[in-house]
Amino acid sequence: MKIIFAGTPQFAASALAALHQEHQIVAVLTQPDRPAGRGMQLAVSAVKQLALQYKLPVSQPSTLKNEEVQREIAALDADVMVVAAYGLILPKAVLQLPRHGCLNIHASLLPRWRGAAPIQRAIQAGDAETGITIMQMDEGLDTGAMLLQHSCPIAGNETAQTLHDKLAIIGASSILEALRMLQADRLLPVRQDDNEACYATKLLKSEARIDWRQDAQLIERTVRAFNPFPVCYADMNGTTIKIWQAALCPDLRGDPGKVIATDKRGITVACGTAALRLEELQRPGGKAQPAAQFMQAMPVKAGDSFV
RNA sequence: CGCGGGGUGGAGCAGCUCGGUAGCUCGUCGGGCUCAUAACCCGAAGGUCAUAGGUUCAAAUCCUGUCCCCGCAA
Repeated sequence: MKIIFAGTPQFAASALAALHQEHQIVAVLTQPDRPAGRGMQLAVSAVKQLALQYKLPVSQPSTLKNEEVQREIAALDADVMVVAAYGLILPKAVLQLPRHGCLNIHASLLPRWRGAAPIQRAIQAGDAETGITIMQMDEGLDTGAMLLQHSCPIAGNETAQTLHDKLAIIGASSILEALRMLQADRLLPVRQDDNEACYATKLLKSEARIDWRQDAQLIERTVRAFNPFPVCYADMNGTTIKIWQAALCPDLRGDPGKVIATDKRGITVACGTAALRLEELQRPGGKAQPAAQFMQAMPVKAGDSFV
């Protein structure tokens, strides 16, 4: 089929790679290059990099709302548009352009976790499983009819990175499966039950600061949900320390933020309920490292406090 | 040219301000001690101080270029 692909980060690039094997990609839409990162270098999206590698035509409009862009898309005469973590709103006029409309690859089991950060929010909430939903896009935020779902268990040590990688693979195979069914006219749209819906709001930097008064289990899940971005952190002696990995110590307690004990396995810190053993940490200018090595560079002892 | 920190035995760091013998913790290897240990004691190996120049009697240390890593901000 003739496909227009729209997406931006790595998650979308995985899907593009799969689609490229079986279908004709007539255009790739991705967000404009923006200054980002250290030195504010112009950054090229993961999707654009892959599209260039495949020598596919790339278009980077800053909006899809003007008619000129819409005419260009119409001229492609595509059968379907596949959207994955694109980051731009598709107006109704665009949703209707391709023969079969626009399909979205969403990283959750809709209607649960509509929105921007479904992978991270599922981990943070302690969900036992999540998955991929292929849906027919409509004007709402991830509200369209569901066409296909595949679930994926969330492991106890799952991070946003590991879950992202798993879902990217499932998402890629799912969209291929959905397109095959579309061609065979075997897709059955299922309406979402709005009463079951919840929203995965964007991750805020301010959420990454650890609130030691919270339940240790919630903090531990947040540490995993925010790894590798934006990464949970706390301050000690005026130094900001990132927490990359922590383990729950259900039987310990103390004043929230206070270090209960230190040993080679980690730094044990009291939380609102129970305690957390910090196992992988990073200080400014340094790399993330196991607690034992971290403490050689920055001595931490029982009685010290995190803020 | 967004701001800033850093590259020193296998790992993590100190030393640099004020040039002059390469230091600490851990690991490794050998030996000792112990019922036992992520324990302790004794000893040993292991470093072109990122890289290329410059200044100097003398550079890890001061100056300049290059490469690489990281924090903030976006």
